[in-house]
Amino acid sequence: MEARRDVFQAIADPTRRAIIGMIARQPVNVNTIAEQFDVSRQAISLHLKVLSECGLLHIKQSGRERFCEAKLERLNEVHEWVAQYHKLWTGRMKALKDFIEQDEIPAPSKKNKRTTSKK
Amino acid sequence: MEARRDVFQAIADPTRRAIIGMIARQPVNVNTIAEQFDVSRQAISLHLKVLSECGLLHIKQSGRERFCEAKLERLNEVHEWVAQYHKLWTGRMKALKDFIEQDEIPAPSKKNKRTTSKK
DNA sequence: ATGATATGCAAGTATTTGCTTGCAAATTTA
DNA sequence: TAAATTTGCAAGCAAATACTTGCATATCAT
Repeated sequence: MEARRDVFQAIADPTRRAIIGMIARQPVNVNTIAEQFDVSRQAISLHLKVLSECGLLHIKQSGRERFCEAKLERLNEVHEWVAQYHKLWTGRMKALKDFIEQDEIPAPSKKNKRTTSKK
Repeated sequence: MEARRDVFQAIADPTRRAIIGMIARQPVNVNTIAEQFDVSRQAISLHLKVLSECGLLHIKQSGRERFCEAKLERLNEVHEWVAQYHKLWTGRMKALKDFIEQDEIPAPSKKNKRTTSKK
């Protein structure tokens, strides 16, 4: 039973990320997508289902074909999650973080490390 | 056998994302992390192992304790992957994308749809 | 109509996950 | 030194994944 089905889970699979890359700019039909990979058409179909279920893609039926259109806005959840940390590992925030973790005053005086350093 | 072990895979699990949130600003030892969750300490230990194996966290031994320190820079891979699409779903790029997909000239003249529109 | 094309659904399988419980090892503390 | 604390490792398990192959169903082109 498909339990979790969120965007993070969806993009965890490299094949699914590749699929998103394929349809990011314009809709592509199922078979065309499947032809790009070594796995069976069915396998791709399942990946499309996962992407579809978490809203990352939309399917537009056109006759007997189905065009998969990317819904990139859904990546916003990931974007925001990463962005909150991005501030921490870049720029001033990173300097502050390093300063705190270093647990040492970076003053131009002599070193004053704590005695916690093990062997 | 642990096959894939990349950052995308690592952050796919909500518990692991929560762990990252806990240690993002300062290192925390294993038991303290485990106490925050309903699962067993072992389960958390496994999550920490996954995070560690993909470089998202670093363990600093301190006596019998182990402090987990987040290595947020590793999220850069995710950040960049999402960023490339971020441009597409926001701002001018999005307008361009929509324009292309719409397959129609948005001129103030009369509609001029192609004949491809299926029923 | 017929055959070819584009897909979905179902069943079956091998792997991978996420957890648990039990036990061992290293480190502190009393 | 003995008891308590902090973890890791190993074995076992159920559920979720990622794939396959086979078959059924629309649609399109002849």
